[in-house]
Amino acid sequence: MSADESTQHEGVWEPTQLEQQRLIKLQQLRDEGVEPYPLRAGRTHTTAEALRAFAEAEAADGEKEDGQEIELTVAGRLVSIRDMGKTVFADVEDGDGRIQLFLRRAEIGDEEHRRFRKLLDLGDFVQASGIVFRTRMGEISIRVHSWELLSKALSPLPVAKEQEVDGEVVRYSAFADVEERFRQRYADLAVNPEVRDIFRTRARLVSILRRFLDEHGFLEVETPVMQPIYGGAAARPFVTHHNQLKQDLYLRISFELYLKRLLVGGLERVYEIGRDFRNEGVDATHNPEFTQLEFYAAYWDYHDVMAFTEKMIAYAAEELTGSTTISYQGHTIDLSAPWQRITLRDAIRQFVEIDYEEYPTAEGLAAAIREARGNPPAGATWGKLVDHLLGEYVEPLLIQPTFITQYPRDISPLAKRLPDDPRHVERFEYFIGAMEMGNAFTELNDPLDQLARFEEMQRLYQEDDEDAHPVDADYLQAMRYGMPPNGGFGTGIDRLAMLFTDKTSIREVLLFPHLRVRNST
RNA sequence: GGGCCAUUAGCUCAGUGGAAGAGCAGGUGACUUUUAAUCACUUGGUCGGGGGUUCGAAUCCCUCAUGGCCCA
Repeated sequence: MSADESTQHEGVWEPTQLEQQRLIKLQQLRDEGVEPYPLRAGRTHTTAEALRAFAEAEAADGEKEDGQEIELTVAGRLVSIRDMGKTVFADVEDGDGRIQLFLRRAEIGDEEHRRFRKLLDLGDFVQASGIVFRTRMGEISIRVHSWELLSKALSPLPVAKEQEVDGEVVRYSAFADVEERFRQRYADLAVNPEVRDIFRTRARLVSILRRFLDEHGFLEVETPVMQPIYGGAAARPFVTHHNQLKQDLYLRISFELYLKRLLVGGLERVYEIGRDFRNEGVDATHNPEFTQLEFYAAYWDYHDVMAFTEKMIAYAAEELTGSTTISYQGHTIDLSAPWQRITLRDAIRQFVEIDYEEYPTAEGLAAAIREARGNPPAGATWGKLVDHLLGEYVEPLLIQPTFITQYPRDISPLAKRLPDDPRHVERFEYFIGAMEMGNAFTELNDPLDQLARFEEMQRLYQEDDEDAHPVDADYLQAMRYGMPPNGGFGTGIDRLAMLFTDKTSIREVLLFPHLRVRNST
């Protein structure tokens, strides 16, 4: 490497001592005519297929010593090398699992034997051809007669050593630094197999939900991520700008207003699975971008949505785990329908011993909270105080799946009022494992009432720009054409993924969670 | 936004005012089927950055950065 080339790496890569050693090996491989990054591989079997093929052949051959020989080629990452001298044992891992390679000097030749021992490192991708057999220790392995380097790893992976003891995998020095795991998720995935399983589970969850909705007559749609007016939730948006149109655009905070426009257009059941963006704090259950599932069904009310929700989540559990009973943070949670239903007012009366109906003003309710429990958030509206009581004192107790129903109108501008109680709307949120999982209403379809609510919200949040709801005139136009009565639903895919993978941090179920940019000073 | 805690070798960590360490990984060698292989020798450090106290700081103080947990 010339001096000029090395200066080009400045700030990008300054090889550590370990990396320099690997660079030397790389050069040596090239000097010996070995291409460290060949164009093509020649895998015939995954490791799992190799093990299965051998087990089947063994069963077919019975006790015969000279059964049929299975010749194959596997490929994967070198994750363990045990060098015994004339014999080398090495484990290769691929997407399916791992298998042991057995390399003897007498069988692969002096040169290849030396090359394997001296020029390969943990983390390199290799392929190996040979015959499957069982070692003296009883492990199904490949008696290698030839091997090839597929990709030289220049940086050492943060190695996690492991050992199987009585069927349990015991890990040693696993790559555990939370920040580094997320900053270098590729390394995390490479060395921590259970992390790969989290994302397989997440992908299956999404696929199962999609199938469930498809099978119930829902049409999957895609609506704008960049919106001229944001809405459908109380949250601050991210703002971007279209240069040519000289127009500010908002990244959506929900899909709601677009999906309901589709009901006006005659699409009776629609759903969308996609990314929402909220310009708010980052913590264990909040990431600035997160995945949401929303659906809307014409002629349903929130009772229909509740029945559908408990059926859908129980189905997802059954399909994912084979059971509607799951374990989350030490709790056994039964997701089978029907779930408990309790009104918000009753829940707060029961768990906080405050009947918020007795305190119709923000000042009065705040005083009652102060007397019963402690400090409520300063300057909160009445609706926000009710929300505070729910989040603070009720939510932590809702381990088993629970529908909390009938929310104050103040904090629900898109839901229909209860027929006999204009202060409350037909809305529910559902909770599992002490997490708020989703939100649903009998959707407001009266365009004049909707306009009044928008204006009411603007008055309520006049002094609080952060949660201001802009009036969406086009949405109101859509409603004026006539919107069928409908029930709508939104749920956080990330939180469902947390539930089904037994994680308490949203970052564990996001491949690349939001992290602060690291300051390199 | 506040409180507490953390940041030491590639990884996991010990070291709490007096000579920077261990295991694994890496290097050299030994070893005829091992499996955290083993054995011998060995390389590797801006102790997160900056400032201060002190004869002397990884250690005490201030500050900044990043992260974790809790609270708002």
